[in-house]
Amino acid sequence: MGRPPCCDKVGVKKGPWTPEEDIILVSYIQEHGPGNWRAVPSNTGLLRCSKSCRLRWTNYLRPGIKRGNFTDHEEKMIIHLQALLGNRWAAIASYLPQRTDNDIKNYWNTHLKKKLKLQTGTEGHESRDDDGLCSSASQSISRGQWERRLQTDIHLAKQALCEALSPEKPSILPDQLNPTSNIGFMNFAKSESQSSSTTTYASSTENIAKLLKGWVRNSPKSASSNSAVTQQSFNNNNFTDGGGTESTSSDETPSTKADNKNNINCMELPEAFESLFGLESFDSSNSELSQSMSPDESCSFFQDHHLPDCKQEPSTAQMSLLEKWLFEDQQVKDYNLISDLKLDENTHNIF
DNA sequence: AATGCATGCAACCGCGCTCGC
DNA sequence: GGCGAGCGCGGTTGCATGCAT
Repeated sequence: MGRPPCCDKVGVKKGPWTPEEDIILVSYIQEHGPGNWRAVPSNTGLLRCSKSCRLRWTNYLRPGIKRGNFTDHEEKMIIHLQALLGNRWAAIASYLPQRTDNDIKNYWNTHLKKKLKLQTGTEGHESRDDDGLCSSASQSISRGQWERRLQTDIHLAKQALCEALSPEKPSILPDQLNPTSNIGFMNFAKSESQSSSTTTYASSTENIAKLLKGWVRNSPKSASSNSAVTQQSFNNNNFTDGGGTESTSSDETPSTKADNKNNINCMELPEAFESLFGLESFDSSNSELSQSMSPDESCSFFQDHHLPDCKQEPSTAQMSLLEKWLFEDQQVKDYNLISDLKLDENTHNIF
């Protein structure tokens, strides 16, 4: 026989994660690093399957995730990367290291699909949505037209990337695209929350951070005692917040989904991961994270996020890909579609 | 104010690939 | 080489929330 049996399906808990479960999982990963997911439920006592633990970590708990609204540039990148790569969300996410594939997928399905539908009508992009890049047999547009559109898309994507990477553009936060910079998704969430819709993602993560902070400060016993306690502190802190008067973001209002879901308290921000991950601040860069991890850990950490080459310094790898893509464009002009596709194949090798 | 509908997100499910025995 | 478990990914679903009536 091969490996020991997977986690039992019997008695496996499903549904939303509780703050207590999050704490247990994060604490465990802090200690052991991500990976070996099969051992996580048994070692932590979590009544979750390994898959669920991995998903929770990669999509929600891991540091460096930027939550909240997608910027225009991210949006453009997603649109054009989707045009290039199809529904390979993990591959697309590798260009947006602060976003999870699930996040991007959700955003695509909920926002961009509709947006593109409105902009382009029901054909074109839409058929690509469902079938990916190459299965366009049923498309009404000719291949030539399609290629021309793709060229335009690529050009626009590169333009967007150029703008995004340009340091002179004050409107673009450097850490929105530069994985080497401070992640600062808390700050991002704050700034983003000023725009129209709320950022329940950010809210959730922030609050988990807060909860974790409380967890670290208090004994695990007290923190995990019961949900009534967390609810109590949640309420208390919301009152002290003055009903969201100066709460750092609009998403800290008690009405947000995640808050309700997780009953997470609103203790002050965010050194939770600081203590958990040994970081100076949770806004610290990925490199700091790497420092706090062993090389293997950080490698697996970034491997976990589908970066093309974990042997490289991950952020460097990311930037070099983008830069390469951009810089080549300056030499190879727009007509050179094939080289772009080749570059994509070479650099990603994801399929 | 109450109800129903639409939306968005977190999580689950199933499949395919990889790896260990 | 075959078998089975682990892992990763994409698709889908369930549910909470927001909005319109």
